Amino acid sequence: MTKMSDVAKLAGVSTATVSRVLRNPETVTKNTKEKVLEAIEELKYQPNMLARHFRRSETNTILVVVPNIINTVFAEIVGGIEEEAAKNGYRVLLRNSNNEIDSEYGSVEHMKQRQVDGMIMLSPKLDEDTLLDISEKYPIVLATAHLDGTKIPVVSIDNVSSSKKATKHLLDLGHKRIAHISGPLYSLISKYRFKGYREAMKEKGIEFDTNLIREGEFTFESGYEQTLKLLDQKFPPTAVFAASDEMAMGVINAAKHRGIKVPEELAVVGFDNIKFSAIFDPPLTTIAQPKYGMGKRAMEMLIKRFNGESLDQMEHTLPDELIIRQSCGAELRQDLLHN
Amino acid sequence: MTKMSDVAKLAGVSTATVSRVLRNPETVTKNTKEKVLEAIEELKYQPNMLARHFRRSETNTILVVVPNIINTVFAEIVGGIEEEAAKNGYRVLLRNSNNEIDSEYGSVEHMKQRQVDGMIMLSPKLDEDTLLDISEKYPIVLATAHLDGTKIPVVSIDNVSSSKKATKHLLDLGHKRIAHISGPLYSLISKYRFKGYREAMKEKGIEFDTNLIREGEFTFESGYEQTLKLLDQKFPPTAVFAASDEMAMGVINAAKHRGIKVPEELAVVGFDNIKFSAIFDPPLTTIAQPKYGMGKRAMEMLIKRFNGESLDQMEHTLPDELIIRQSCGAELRQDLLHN
DNA sequence: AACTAATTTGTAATCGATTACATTGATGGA
DNA sequence: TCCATCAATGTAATCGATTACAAATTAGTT
Repeated sequence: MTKMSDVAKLAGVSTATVSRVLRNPETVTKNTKEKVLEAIEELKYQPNMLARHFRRSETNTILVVVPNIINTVFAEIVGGIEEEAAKNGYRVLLRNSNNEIDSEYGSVEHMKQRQVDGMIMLSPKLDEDTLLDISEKYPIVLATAHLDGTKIPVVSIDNVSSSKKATKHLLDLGHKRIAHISGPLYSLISKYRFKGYREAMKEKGIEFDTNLIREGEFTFESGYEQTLKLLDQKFPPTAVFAASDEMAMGVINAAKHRGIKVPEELAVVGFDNIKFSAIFDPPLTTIAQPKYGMGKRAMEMLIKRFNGESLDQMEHTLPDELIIRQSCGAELRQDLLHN
Repeated sequence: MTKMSDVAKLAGVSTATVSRVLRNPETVTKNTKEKVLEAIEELKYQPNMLARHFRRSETNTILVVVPNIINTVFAEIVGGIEEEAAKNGYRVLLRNSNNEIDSEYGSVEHMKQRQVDGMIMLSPKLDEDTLLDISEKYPIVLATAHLDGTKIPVVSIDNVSSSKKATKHLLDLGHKRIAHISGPLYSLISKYRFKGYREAMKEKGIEFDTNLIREGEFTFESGYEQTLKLLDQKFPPTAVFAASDEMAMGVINAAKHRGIKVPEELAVVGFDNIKFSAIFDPPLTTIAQPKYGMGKRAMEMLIKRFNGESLDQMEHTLPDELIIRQSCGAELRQDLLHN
């Protein structure tokens, strides 16, 4: 491995000058710069990054902590992060937390040891105080998390208003007995989506009915099981708003299993707009999160923190969109929608 | 940041001894070891990893190059890699190549500069000679690639025999006009899956019909479009074997679009067994790749290379499995299968 | 006890790029 | 011409852990 001193010798300058050519070219004469660049070319010199990282104690690497990379929502966000990171010369270290809080702590330690320059956590399980504490000392950005009026940089959609919108859509279609299958309620996201549902129902003057509420785990299986329970009740719902597309698929398959037609006999709305939602039968009506864009934005914010720029806002709320497809039965009720 | 010399001073020993306690505890007296550990505890000392990496010129990091992390197949493999890596103290750097060959070159450069200890490439686009060249000098493992009798460590299923099995399954169900929608044919995987199809057809004595062959891109959309073309022919197929589940979903939706019933009028078999295949309507009959296991195995092999252990075999062929669900219509033809 | 061999610990060089500070040289004004 | 100022370059310390080698200590043998 040729090193900087080899280049310096060949070019007839000091290592300091070589280093300057590489990092602050404007402080070097055009003439010497050329000599050095020629030497670099000739020797095919490439700087030893480990030495550089050590000396400058920075790594050009960020850590992304994901509950589970197999989940398409997270995979897409990671895709956005990766693209933006690569564009700016950063590398992405990936860590599956498996939803274990200890693993999240481990990742934080990793950053404290300065093995990475900063980190992005998706749907963290750590409590707000801990996160705030970390955020004060280290560059961290959260995504898919929602913390009211916090000092921690967060990228998210507005989970309350979006699920309110989804629920209202079902209300507009004439439904009154709308069930909600939430995510696990220890998660803030789940709570906010639940809240949006309740607000929409309340505004329409429909009394809250606990029989129509079920806690799922964002998974297909949980959506399936909870739906069977909902359908087995004396007064089953005519519509279901599920807090994730995967669960919505579970809802639909459970209905099919019971011989109930979607959307004719049961309208379904999901959340996330994952890729397979459009392919599913019937295609899912859902709230689209700009997953790729969220990843990109999170990385942009992190870079701003690296550069010491102040973040004009801490909460970056990206736009969501209600995508109307067939699972909600809107096509059957054009009359109701346009009044 | 407290450093090793601080610990040494407090414990009344030299930094060399502290270093030994950390890395070769067996060469140090029980007594001094305790002193040092106490000092470490007291100062809450954590070694500076950047310094260590620099000095030892190793990083405990591996690079995983993925064509696209959003693809569930790759995401699952990465999941397996990550788990095994974490278990062995390695970190995973993720890079999307976006299927661009230049990006793959860039990743190789990254390894050559020793910024990572080794790398795993999923479905590489680089040609075999280049890969062989790299493999001779650096620790690299390929996954989801298939190179006949090569010296490069590879983890894969047997794509030929598995698609032969899939095709035979359709033949056993009585089909003769079986179409194949392949992946892009520049990819070796696609070629092998195509080969398996041809072999099965040939063994059954069915003449090869180019009208039943279509080249797709592994995507839903390509499966959909190619199916429409297949169905528009004078003698459309009665069955389709698609080289990926996503394409198989495209096949089914295209059939539905044309009012053709699956599996009654068109039997479909896919490949990969992605998560959503089981949820799809009808659930896909498909070849299951042990995606998680492939990632795990790839990482195990890489670690063996790090440790200088010789790899007993270069090609690790993991078992695949034909998962029979509804899309192939096997249920309708129990009589044929069990004769 | 005397000596060798083996074990434990210490000293100091080392990895290679960066950068504070020193030096040299050039430019310009009086 | 002489001195002050500024730009360009060089010298050498530095980052912190590791490790080759040296020194010191202990154990083992006769």
